[in-house]
Amino acid sequence: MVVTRFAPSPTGFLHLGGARTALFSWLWARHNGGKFILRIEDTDVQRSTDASTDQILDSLRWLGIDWDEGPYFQSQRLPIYHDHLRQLWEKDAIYPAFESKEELDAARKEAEDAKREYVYTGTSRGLSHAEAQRRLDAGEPFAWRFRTPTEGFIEVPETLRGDNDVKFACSEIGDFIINRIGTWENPGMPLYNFVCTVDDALMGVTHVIRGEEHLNNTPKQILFYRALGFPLPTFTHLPLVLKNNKKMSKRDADADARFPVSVSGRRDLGYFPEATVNFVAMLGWSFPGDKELFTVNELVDAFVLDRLVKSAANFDEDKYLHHNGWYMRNLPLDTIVERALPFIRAAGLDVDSRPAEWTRAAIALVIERMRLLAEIPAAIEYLFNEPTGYEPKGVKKVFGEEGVAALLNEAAGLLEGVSDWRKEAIEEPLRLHAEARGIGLGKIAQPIRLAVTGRTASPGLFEVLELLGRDQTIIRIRRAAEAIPALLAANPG
RNA sequence: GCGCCCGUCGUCUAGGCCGGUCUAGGACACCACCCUUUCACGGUGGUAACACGGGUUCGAAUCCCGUCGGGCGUACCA
Repeated sequence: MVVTRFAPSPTGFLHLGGARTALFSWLWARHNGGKFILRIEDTDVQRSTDASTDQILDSLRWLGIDWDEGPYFQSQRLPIYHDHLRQLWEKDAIYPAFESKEELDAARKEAEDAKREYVYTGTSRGLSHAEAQRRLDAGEPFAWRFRTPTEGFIEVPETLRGDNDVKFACSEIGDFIINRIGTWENPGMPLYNFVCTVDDALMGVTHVIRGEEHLNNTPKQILFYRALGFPLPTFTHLPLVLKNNKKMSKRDADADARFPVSVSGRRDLGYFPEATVNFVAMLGWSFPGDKELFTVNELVDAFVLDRLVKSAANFDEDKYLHHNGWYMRNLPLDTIVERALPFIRAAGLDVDSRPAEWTRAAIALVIERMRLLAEIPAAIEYLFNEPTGYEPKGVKKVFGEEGVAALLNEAAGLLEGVSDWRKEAIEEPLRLHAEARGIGLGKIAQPIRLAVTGRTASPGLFEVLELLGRDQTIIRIRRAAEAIPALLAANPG
């Protein structure tokens, strides 16, 4: 059975790159009818928070990514790790290093200054097992290190890069550290490479799918797999998600309010989970042919690891927006209405005093012009409130036409005579009037549009008027006609 | 610096393993036109790419080498 996992560290929100990693792991499990595990990598107690865990879980649920097991918390699995560490010590695969942090920092700095790569060269490796154990028993602080072979290479079998193309020299890996400093009685918290390996192995993970930034960690993990006698999973390293050619990182925070890097930030702007999943899946994965719009179920069907791309992908905001706009137009209207309501209320529009059918029609009217839910309130605002002003460029261009005020009053008079207030019945007299005067419909429609909405652009005018109601329509038209001389005086030429 | 990864239109990508069918296809963005009461949607068309240099070959985007460029890593973070 295929078993995958997503293993975030709870040190912030779930960002879009992480969401993609989670999605691909989840898709692979679902595609194969396998199991998807959620594991929280909270061994760094300094940085981990419960709030972060909650937010990550929330974001995953919002995206529709569910898990079959977990969430497991590594901070609760310490005995397991220490047990395996003791096994490794008995086999002498690891050894305790007694150097202090200060000594190590100095050694690293020295290597840096000499422009060499830092590799641990402490003397603890040479201690006899018995001698080391004596110091352990005496309570000396130490950290475990891996007894890495001094020569040879570690090959990293990799889905996208081949079985033996990626390899690391042991001499450059060195005797890396396994856990934070501690004592025999009070062992220090183990570090990422170790807990990750132990958990993946113990949880039966068959496919490790993670970001490419972990490629360098993999040889160390392979060393653990071997020492512990665990079979190797299949490793797949996803190309990075870039933003402006830099790795998209949660450490960048949501710097630009329009383009949050967090999943929750996108949700709050009115991006859809459907669009997010679809768009993010196209970053580094493709389907043969030209298909780019996928439902989650289609993704589950189509997703295979060998269609993954090797090169990093830049996050294109325009395309994301476009996808979102597509879902805006193609998701069921009731879904959109339901999701739009909170945004409309938050904008202070009194939507709840309106009939549900009216609201539905109002939203339907603007939907194909919208790309984000957050854009909706501004797009329907004039249906609730009279315009507080008129677009300056419209005042100049539309209200500036000869005889517009008179035309508006004529239109108002015509509309007063419309008994059946439906868009067809509204359109007819206006269209006839335009013909009679020998002018295009636009010559009448544009001034009315500006008078009624305050803007030069809106959905179909007659639909807008229908929703607005006859009284409001006529009041606004007459009011505008009256205001035109003053408006033009204030905005000459 | 060192290690690792990557390199097709501005961006996401197809094609590359199995060289000719690629005068390099699609999508987003952009431009023009059509539709039209405005905006948008939709439709049609257009601009635009195989990083560079060698090699192998009758023939290379596709295979090999080098160069250059970009990214990631280089923690008692994950």
